[in-house]
Amino acid sequence: MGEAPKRVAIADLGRHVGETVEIRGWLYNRRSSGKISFLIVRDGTGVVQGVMVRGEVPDAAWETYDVLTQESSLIVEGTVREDARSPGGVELTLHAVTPVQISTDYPIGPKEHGSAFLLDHRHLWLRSKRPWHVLRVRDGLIFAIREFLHGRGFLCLDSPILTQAVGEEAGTLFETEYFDLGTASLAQTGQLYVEAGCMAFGKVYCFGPTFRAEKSKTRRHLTEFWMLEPEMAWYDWEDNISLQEELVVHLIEYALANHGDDLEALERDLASLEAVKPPFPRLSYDEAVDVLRSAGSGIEWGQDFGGEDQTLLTAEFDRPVFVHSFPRVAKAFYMKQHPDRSDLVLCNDLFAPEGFGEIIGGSQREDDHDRLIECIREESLPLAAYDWYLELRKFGSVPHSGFGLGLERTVAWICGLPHLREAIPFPRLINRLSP
RNA sequence: UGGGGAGUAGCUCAACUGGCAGAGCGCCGCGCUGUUAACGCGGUGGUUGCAGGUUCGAAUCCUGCCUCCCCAGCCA
Repeated sequence: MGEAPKRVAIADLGRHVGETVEIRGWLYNRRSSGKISFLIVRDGTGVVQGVMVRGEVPDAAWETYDVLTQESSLIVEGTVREDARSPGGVELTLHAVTPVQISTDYPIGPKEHGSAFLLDHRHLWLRSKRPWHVLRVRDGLIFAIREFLHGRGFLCLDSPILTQAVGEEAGTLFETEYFDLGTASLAQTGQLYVEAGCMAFGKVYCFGPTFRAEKSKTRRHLTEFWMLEPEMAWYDWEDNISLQEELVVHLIEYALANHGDDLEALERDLASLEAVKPPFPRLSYDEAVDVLRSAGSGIEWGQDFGGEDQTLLTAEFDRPVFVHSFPRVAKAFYMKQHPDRSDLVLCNDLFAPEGFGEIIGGSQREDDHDRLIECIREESLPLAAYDWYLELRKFGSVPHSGFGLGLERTVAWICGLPHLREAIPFPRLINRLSP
C-alpha cells in the first residue's frame, strides 16, 4: 500500500486534478447503470460525483453501492478528474469506499415535499440543496454587515436579551419569571441600549435575536428574528438614510461578488439585484401616499403601509425605496418631531423591491428630556421603566439616529424566498417551536 | 384575532352525482458501461386527521373538535 491519500474538501477539488484524494462526507444520491455506478457525495463544502466501473475497482468497493443508502456517512478515496459530463466539471474515479454509518429510511426524498413536512424535518432539511445555499448567503450577509460597520468605525455593543423596559409596544412580549424582580421580557429591540452606547463610543451597533409575541401568521413574520441596530451620535435623519443606503448597496455587491453560485442555484434573478444602485428614491410619506392613491390604493393619510401598499409602491421603481417623515400617530414614541410639521416625525422606512417589503425602519431620536417625557405619557407607557433611558437626555444629550435592519427579510429579498421561515436555520413561528 | 382552502400509503397527490382504495416517488427484487430528481420490468405499502350522525352503502353528505396551508391586521 502507498501513502494515505490527502484529505480534501470538495470545494477545493479543482486544485487537485490528477491527485488521489480522500473525502469524508455523506451519500447525497446514487445512480447505477449496471456495470457503472455513480455515488453523489457531499461533504458540507459541496457535492461531487464519484464513478465506479465494475472490474476496475476492488469488489469490496463495488459492492458498497448496494449497501449505501441516501445520507449514509462514508469515506471515499479516488482520483480527481476533469469531466464535462459531471455536474461541477470535476468528478472522482473511485478506488475505495468505506461506509461509516448506514442510514435507514431517510425521510427527505428527491421528489417534492410540503412546507410543513420539511419544517418538521428542518434538522435534516438543512442538508438539502435549497436550504444549504440560502444559509450560506445568510452567513455571508452577516459577515458583510460586520465588515461594513467595523470599516466605518462602529463598535459592536451587545444588548441584553432579558429586559425590564418595554421597547415598543406592550402586549407582544414574551415574559418569564425573574427571581425576586418580577417579570422579565425577551427583548423586542436593543435600541434603547445602543442609544446609551453611542453616547459612549460614538457609533455602535447590536446584532442578535429579537422576540415579538405578535400572533401574526404571514410570510413576513417570525416570533424570533435577527435584527441589526446601528446607532450613531451626531447623525441626523438624513445622515441616517445615507448610511442605510450605503449598507444595502454593500450587501448587494457582496452577495453578487461572493455568492453568485448560491443565488444561481436558487434561481434568483440576478438582473434585478444588479439594478440596486444608489441613489435610491426618497419619498416623503405625503408623496408616497399620493403615488399609492394614483396607483389605486385606498390608503388614508395617517395609516402605515400594508403589505399590498409596499408592493404597489416599490413596483414603481427598480430599486429599494425610502419613505420618510411619517405621521406621528403611525410611529414609536422615541422618534423626533419634524421641525416644520408637528404631526410628523423624522423617521424613514426602506422598502425592498419585488414585493419583499420593509427591511429597515429608522429614525432620528427625540433628544430633548422634557419632550421625551411628554411622548412617553402620550403613549401611556410606564414612565418608571424608562428612568435610565431618560438620563441619557440629562447628561450631554446630542442629536442621534439609528435604524433596525431585519436580517431574515434581507436574506429573503436577496435570495428571492417567498417566506421568512427559509431565511433562518431553525424558524420560530406562532405554531412552531421544534426542531 | 378575522377571511378562505386542505387533511387519503413514508412523501406528493388522484378517486365523477354517495357504489371494489389508486398513481408517481421511496423501499425490496431483476435488468442495463455515462447516469444527471437516470431508466425498464415485477413486488411492497391504507384505522381515508379524531369523535359522533345520516344511509342498504361514506374518503365523499351533516355536526363538533384537532392540525396544516394561504390572505389580512401588526411589524423588522
